[in-house]
Amino acid sequence: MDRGWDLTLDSDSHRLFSPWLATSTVHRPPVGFLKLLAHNSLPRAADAVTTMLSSAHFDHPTNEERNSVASPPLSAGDNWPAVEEVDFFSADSKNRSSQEQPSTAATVIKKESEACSNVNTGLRLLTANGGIDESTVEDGLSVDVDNKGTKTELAKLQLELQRMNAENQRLKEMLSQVTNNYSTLQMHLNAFIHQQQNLGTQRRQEQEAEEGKSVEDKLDHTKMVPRQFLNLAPSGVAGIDEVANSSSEERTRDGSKSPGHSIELGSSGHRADQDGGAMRPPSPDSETQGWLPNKAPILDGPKAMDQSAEATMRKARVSVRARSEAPMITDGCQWRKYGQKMAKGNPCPRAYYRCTMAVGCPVRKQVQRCAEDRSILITTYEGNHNHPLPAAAMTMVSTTTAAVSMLLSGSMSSPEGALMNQNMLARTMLPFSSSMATISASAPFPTVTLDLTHGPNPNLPLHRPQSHPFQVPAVTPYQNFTPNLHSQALPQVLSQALHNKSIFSGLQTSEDMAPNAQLGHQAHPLPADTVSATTAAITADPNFTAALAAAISSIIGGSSHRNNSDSRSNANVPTTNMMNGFLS
DNA sequence: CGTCTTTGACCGGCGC
DNA sequence: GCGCCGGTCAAAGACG
Repeated sequence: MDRGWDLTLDSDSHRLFSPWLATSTVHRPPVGFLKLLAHNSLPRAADAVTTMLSSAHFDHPTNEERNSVASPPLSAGDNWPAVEEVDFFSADSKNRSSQEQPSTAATVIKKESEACSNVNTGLRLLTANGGIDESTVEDGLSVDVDNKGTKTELAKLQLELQRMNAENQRLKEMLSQVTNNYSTLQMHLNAFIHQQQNLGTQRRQEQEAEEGKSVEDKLDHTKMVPRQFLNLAPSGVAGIDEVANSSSEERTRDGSKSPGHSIELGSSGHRADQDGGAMRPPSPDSETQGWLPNKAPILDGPKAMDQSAEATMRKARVSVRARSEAPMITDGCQWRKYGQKMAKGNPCPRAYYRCTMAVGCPVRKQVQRCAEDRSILITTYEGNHNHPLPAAAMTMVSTTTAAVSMLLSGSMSSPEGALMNQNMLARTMLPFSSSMATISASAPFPTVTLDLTHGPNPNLPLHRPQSHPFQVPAVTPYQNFTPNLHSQALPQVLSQALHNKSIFSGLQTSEDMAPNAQLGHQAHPLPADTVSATTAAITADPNFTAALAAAISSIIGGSSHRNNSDSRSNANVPTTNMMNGFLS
């Protein structure tokens, strides 16, 4: 769907910017196009957009033109771009006929989502930043008034202006509605996909159990049952490397680089170093399976693709930007420094830590001060813990699980799919501010960045009264399209956790902890206002954000190992297990 | 003496 | 092939 076009409306000059049409001034919106959108006629709307964008100036339309929905006035201009050039509507949507009968519910939802997305895009083009506001129209009208200069004409134009304002209002409402529908459909699609994946996984595990696993396997399998509820990665990546993860780490911790000394490694046959081993060339005798970028995975096609996706997700990172004078933020885990380097472009050294809470825990983190603002500490987590997380880090698991599942679910076999899901995460789990939470899908590994350096900015409406203070963010995706609501979402996330689990019992303190963050030690549900104020305060606390990041990191990494029926290894404690242990 | 930090060396990926 | 860079290793030193 993304054709690479970049089209924006400048709110000051009412100019349309695009790579191929840089400076065409839009003096008035094409009424026909608005009507087309009102009728949700996508192919016609695409043509109307073509009309609009290829006309440097929109002439005052006649009534016939305004009412002509079926045939946009495509007068032959010299500089017409080809329709294909401006057709940002997907071919799939454009060719869709009303008689088309999608074969599955998922197809229906997906197509509707795409259609809504297209309409949404078109509407936003026109309505965002005053694209069809009154001043825009007046700009266009003034020319005509000067030319004709009759009072009658002026009256007509004023009438028309009023009509257009009303139409504009109606379209804005439509935009809101379409946006809502789009978001809802996308959520439904995601839920549907997840449901299918979970069903498939469950069936597979049942099959394996029936095929006669060892008693040990079966015992572990039963432990995995509750885990299904929180499956985070696509089912296609199930059961491939949980064992390998632990064994590879044990291998390195033992100081023995020779593979195969571990039974798990030999039997699983996967070489999957979490600490970068996946990116290293194979040792001659350890290249049994396909984590290696320079070798084709020795796997079946679809599974190989899933493994590739998982290899990426394994390295998914969570980065936290927070203001702290302390050299390292306290996140509840124990770390040992194993290196320090000067990174290019930053006068501050980057420190490397690994988790020492459990033997062989593969989690690492990098700590570095921001070059631009040295009061900002950037902590980047990588990997997944093989041990229960402290409560401080685990408190957010329940609220982040659903959102991160979006990041990891869906068609991860394609980069587009991954990107889509990451965007979903950005819009659902982390919608509080585009400046506070970003998801980078850039190579080589996706990174979730929590930028909490802004703190409880009084300019941000963090304390706005909320009608649903404990709403789970994943069910309020529309906030993405209402920027003034973004700042509410983070308190909602945290409020949910507060409300459910009295989460701050395990929150650690340090010398740089915000004093008001101690409010969190209440064990009873807090009033909404108090929660908002508290959560606003603690989000600025680097300790909490670090714990949050650790939790997310754990989810992202741990999700890679879900559904593995071979649970002989105790590594990579499932998220659910951790929750059972720490959130009870 | 054990644990942790420091720091130079080493390794692999990547771009030229 | 070479150099740069990020990441890791491991010996040496510091500390309790």
